[in-house]
Amino acid sequence: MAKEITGREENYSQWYNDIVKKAGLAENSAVRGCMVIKPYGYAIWEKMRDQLDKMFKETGHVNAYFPLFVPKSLFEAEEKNAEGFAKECAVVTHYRLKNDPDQPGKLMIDPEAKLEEELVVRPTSEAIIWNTYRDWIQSYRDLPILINQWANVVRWEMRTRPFLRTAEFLWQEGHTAHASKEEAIHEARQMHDVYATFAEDFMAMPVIKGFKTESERFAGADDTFTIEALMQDGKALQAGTSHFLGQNFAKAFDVTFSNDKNENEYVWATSWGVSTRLIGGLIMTHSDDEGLVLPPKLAPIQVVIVPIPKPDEALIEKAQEIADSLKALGISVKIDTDETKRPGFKFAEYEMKGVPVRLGLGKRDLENKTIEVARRDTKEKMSIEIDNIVPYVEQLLIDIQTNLFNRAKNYRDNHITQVENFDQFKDVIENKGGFVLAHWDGTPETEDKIKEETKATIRCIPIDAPEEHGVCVYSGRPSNKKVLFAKAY
RNA sequence: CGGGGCGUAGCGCAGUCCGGUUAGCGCACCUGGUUUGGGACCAGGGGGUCGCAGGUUCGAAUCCUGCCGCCCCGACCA
Repeated sequence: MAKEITGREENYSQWYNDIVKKAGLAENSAVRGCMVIKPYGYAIWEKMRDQLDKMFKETGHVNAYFPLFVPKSLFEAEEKNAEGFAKECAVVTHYRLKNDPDQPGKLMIDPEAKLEEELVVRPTSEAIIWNTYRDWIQSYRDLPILINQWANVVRWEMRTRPFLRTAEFLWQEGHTAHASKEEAIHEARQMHDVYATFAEDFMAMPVIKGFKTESERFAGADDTFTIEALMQDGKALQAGTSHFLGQNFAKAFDVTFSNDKNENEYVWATSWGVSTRLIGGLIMTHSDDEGLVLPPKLAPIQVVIVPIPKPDEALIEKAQEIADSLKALGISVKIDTDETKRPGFKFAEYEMKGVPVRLGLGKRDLENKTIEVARRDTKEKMSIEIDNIVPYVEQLLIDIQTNLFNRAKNYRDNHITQVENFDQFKDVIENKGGFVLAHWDGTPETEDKIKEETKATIRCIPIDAPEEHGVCVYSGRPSNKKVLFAKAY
């Protein structure tokens, strides 16, 4: 029994915090709103990062690194972008401290060391990057530029939650430059697809692909593509966005190129990002009241072998043999050789940490030539012939990955509700939760009103939303497609 | 920034209203022993400027004043 995790029914928010803490993913730090990502949590991020990085490279991108600081004058160049982020910027104003003459042992900001120009700690890097691209781009032959960076950014949010919203977070941001609008849109959509594939195939987290409405769009974008996932409490999570930036940044930073007719044109841009927020999504998609549940493809430890009742030479030897065979197939295995903890404790511990497969190997097993297999997703246990264990586990990991996706997708699909009027709308948002598909008249005013009255926002206009004539659930005005609403993180 | 709550051992808390021996409990930790197929048990032990600074008092974790920090709920947001 997981005696330390708050149940989801009892307090979902507390459940989430308990998992983050008890599974050893992260903890609060001395800095308001900033978390310490612990080794196990960071290992998950590394798995995500490695896979995404591979996918970016397969689509022709390269990595680079730009500065953490953005001079205020550059930051404010693209007005909408600046305005959108202004309220949450950390700003560096001085570059030196000195001893405080009034308080021995204390430091104070040295007023002599005020910066000529304040530096904004990047909340996103379009400004510094496009200021750089101006110097890199002269001709259409310099295009496209397909760069990604792995970085930290800072957004001084008022309320923070581990992984879901922290003042500093880790992410990747792709920033591409193109000679044509079509090519830039194609790029933005391609990365949108990459994110969806990553979410579904690796995180086993089903997502809905769509466009953001104007009011939900990235500040400075002409179009924002999003992937939206559904969490177990019925709230939506924006899991990744890809933006078509038009020529907004090229105009703000005067980035032009000569086309093949020797005419000067502004460069077309995209940017796209996913962050450590994905870990929050991963937790809330699969985990249960016993702890974290990880999809095998992202689990730092895929298989743990627990010697029962405690490690001895014969058990370790057999465990090592199995581990070696599994490792040869690219499966990550840990043998728990800790002699100070009993098996029951270890079982609970690995369940808490979401290890997909646990093998219990005891003396009785050695005699019977069997081994106990426990899968984390269903909590089933079975006894398997030890000679067949390697192919069995190999297949089981695939099955668990599939099962997690199907389970999440079932839940998600059962929580997409089509409604025809506002009473239904409110009822579903209030009582059932999840996504609501409803007609919308296309105006920001209606969007605002609905948000005010229900807390639900338009998560996206689904990319595959069929044309169907109807009337807006709120205003009664005509609409030609249904859009996706939900309360969101 | 509004509304609530809280700072006492690494963690979680009691004690504070109504001041008074040596500040206590659970978990964790250390030592020894017995255990061991789902979070073992017994015995012993170590660990505290009671958030900080003043004040009242013979005496302050407890009362007063000021400050600092954190958490939760809202507005803002990936």
